[in-house]
Amino acid sequence: MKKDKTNKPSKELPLGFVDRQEKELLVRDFIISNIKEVMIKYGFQYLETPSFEYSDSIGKFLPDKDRPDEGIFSFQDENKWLSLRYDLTAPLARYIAKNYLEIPKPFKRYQLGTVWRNEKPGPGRFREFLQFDADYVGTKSLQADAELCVMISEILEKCGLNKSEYIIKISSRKITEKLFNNLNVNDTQQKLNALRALDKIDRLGWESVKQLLGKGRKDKSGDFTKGVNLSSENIEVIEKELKKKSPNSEDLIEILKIFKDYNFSNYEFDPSIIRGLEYYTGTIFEVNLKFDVKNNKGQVIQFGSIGGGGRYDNLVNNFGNYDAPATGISIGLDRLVYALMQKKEFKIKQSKPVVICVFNKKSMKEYIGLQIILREAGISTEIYPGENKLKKQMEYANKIKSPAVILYGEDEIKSGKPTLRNLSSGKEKSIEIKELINEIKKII
RNA sequence: GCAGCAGUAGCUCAGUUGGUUAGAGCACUAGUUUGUGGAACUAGGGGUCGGUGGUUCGAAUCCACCCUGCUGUACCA
Repeated sequence: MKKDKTNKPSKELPLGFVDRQEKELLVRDFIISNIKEVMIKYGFQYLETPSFEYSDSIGKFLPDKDRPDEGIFSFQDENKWLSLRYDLTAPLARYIAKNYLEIPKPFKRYQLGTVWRNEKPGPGRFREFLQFDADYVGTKSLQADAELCVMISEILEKCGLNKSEYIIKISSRKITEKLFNNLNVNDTQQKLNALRALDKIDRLGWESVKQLLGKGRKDKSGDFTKGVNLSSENIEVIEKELKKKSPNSEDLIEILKIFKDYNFSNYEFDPSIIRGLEYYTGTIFEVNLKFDVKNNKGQVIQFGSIGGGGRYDNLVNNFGNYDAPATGISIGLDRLVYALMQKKEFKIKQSKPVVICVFNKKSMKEYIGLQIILREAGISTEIYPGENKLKKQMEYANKIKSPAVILYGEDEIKSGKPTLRNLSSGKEKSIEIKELINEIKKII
């Protein structure tokens, strides 16, 4: 099969990149078609921006100075740095800033696009993946924030999830902001680290997070993570505040009221959700799946959220003088596909071709004639690509999961009655060409 | 990045205290059936045992470093 390995190109993929096969892509297409349907219903415009942007458009202008250029794929082109986009929000901010005068205000757009991140891949997390974004730009109305949650929930349910299988968690940055002010935690770095620690409550639980807020924590593998060094009194106050079951911040009270008007209840106020982004200014939400996700060895893995978002009122402003408050949501589609494929048996209809077997090249005209008739009737059909013996042709048809095979040899051609073999039952029938379409439709 | 575990055929794995030409199942190829797939039987191809260096008469097996994968953790715009 393979002999000389020297100087052969590598068949391996770069770290964090994967081939995606039909089974997965069909589920993805199914999700995408649901997304588009809902987006049209909600009145969002479809937008596409390029994969590459100037690095400073998506990097340096971010207010998140904590990570300047790390984690993105970049290269230099004629003295300018270009980067592959790492999300769809930064390019949107750039787009708004560039086209501000022409676009309607507020501007509602959705986008589907591949994004790239130069970081360590994890279960269901790759360095190249498809993201879905929907954003409202140019409005401070909390109706927008609320509607995004309702909308994403509608998408998930269209995809086959029921209310017990997912939850939208919602909170506001204003809660933690106020909390830290009251506690006199003003050091930006300390605040940021504290937020990051709090973001892990879901995964690690309160005890571990309290360790992180205090002196630090050792994980299961024995690795030690440095703590934030808050006093135990402050940690108690934080825990008490973030365990509250109902919000006391005005923006959330309003949003919850809107939820009620929408008759939307599959959410949960959870002051412990943080979302890593430094650019969020108000509402934050997260989409979580409530069932176990397993890897290919059957182990339950820490899957985390499949997406989230929130209000970022200052991002567009970074590009110039336009004041464009915004709110948006992002979903990692490949992660959703990964989870969904385990949860539901997706019976996605993809009709495999009926195979017309080749007995003799001289009869090609007859085979093609049949093929045209069937294809015109909308039946996926192919003439066996090659001239192998019938056995090979049958094996091929079986392998590609073809529903049926048509045998149209010399005898059949003479009598004008091809033989139709049903590949799941193994039964054969000799039928008139005009009956062929109906018979095949019965099988498919 | 840090930590733990792992890497033997396309896949899943076995390989005893270092010892001849490294094995199995599935998959693949050919045949039993030159007009019949999914079952069975027969035969066959395919491995520098993740890589490099070292210890040794001898390494898949021991040591070092590196690479890759998994899991946790960190970061995640």
